[in-house]
Amino acid sequence: MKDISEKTIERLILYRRLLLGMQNNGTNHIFSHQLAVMAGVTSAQLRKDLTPTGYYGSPVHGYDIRQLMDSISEIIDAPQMQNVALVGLGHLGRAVLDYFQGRRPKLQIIAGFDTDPGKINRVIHGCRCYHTDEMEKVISENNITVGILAVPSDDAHEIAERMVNAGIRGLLNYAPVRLKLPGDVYVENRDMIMAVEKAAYFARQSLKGKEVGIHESLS
Amino acid sequence: MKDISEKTIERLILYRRLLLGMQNNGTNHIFSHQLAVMAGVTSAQLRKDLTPTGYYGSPVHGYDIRQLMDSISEIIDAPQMQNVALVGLGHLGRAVLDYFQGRRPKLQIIAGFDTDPGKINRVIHGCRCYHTDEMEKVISENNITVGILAVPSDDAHEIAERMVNAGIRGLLNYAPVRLKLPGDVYVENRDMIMAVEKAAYFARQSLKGKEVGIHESLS
DNA sequence: TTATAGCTGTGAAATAAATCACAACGTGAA
DNA sequence: TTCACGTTGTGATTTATTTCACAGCTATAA
Repeated sequence: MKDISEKTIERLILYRRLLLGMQNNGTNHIFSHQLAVMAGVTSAQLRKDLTPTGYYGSPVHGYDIRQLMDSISEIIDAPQMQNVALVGLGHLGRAVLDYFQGRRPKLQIIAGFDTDPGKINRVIHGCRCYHTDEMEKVISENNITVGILAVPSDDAHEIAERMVNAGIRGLLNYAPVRLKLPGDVYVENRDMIMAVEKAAYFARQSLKGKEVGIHESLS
Repeated sequence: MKDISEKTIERLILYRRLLLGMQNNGTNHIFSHQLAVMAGVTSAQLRKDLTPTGYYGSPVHGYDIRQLMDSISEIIDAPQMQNVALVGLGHLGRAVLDYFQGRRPKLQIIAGFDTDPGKINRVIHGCRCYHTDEMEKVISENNITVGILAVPSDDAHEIAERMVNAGIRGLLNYAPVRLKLPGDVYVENRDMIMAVEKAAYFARQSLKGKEVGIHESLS
């Protein structure tokens, strides 16, 4: 099977969440153009994205929401539970737990790590907290392949390498640092500083567009 | 001037940070291939990205780090200070303040908003906290055009609309919600649930690649 | 039964992004 | 001085992604 692009995967994740919302509203069927509007994409793109699921909609009723969700899940979700480790239990780590934990049935943060003694041995949102010294042991014993890095920049690289050595293959990195890791490890960077800078830049572009608009309307 | 793509802007932001690190190491000059390795891109791409800065490197010494940083800053930074508002002072909002505040001279989070009385009127990392009721007033009086949304999903849409009405033109949205806002407002989504799902998916792909590799080596 | 309407899935075309590859340059060695 | 080297900036090419546009389908109405 040809592999699916990152962008398509992101959108499939989004579609599934939107579908879940519709389902909770009591809706059973939906057309591509409706879901596309919710997702902010064109209906053609949505339909193309759905191709790899193999699910076929009806020209008359559109998509059966439950079936489509299941088909998307077959691609996105692992067959069995996937375990996740979270390193760094400061504000950011806690925020990740708050937002994520319990939201996906097949995906659970089962271990958290920190060096602060006050956090160790507690259980937060069902996530047991350990000292960072135990990281390798806990990750390999629990067959954890997904990691979230929420530590200060200075520690990020060392921790990341240890995570990968222990078996992590997909890493969500919140530290504003470019990790140098083996090529077969997937890294998703969520740089918090860059995000603000980017929003600021495009805020300015938006205002600039307005000025240009004025010039144009005068000409 | 033709406008610069989002991807190029992201990389320019990254280059500048890497250059800052080099400068702090006492380095004065750098070649495109060196910076490219640090950024994880090809040297050709780096040089293309630099085109809109108008800065020319020397075939002999490469780039003067300070000059290149300044040239990038001319694009990325506003001429004057840009003010930022942060709504939601829970764990995530606090994390944003911890990571961001003080990192960029031209960009400052000057106002935070929450409904929790315990947080109001405090000053965190130089950011004064107000009740959300005062949001419109504070945003427009301080000419704030950049916003960060760190509130629970249920509140996200209402707050976002109010921010935009008050003058926000670039919005960094951490809530796992697709905002429906006027087309001239730039929205950067940093969906925390999707990020974990994506890392989990590609962790699995990485392992799958390994299996395929075994088959291949056997054939 | 037959026609109609309004979808879907998907090749073909268009657009965007990354990579290639090479002329031009300036320094240091001979 | 002249040559060779290693780098830059960029047009040309390739690859990836999005959009277009239309054949084919099925429930409904006449």
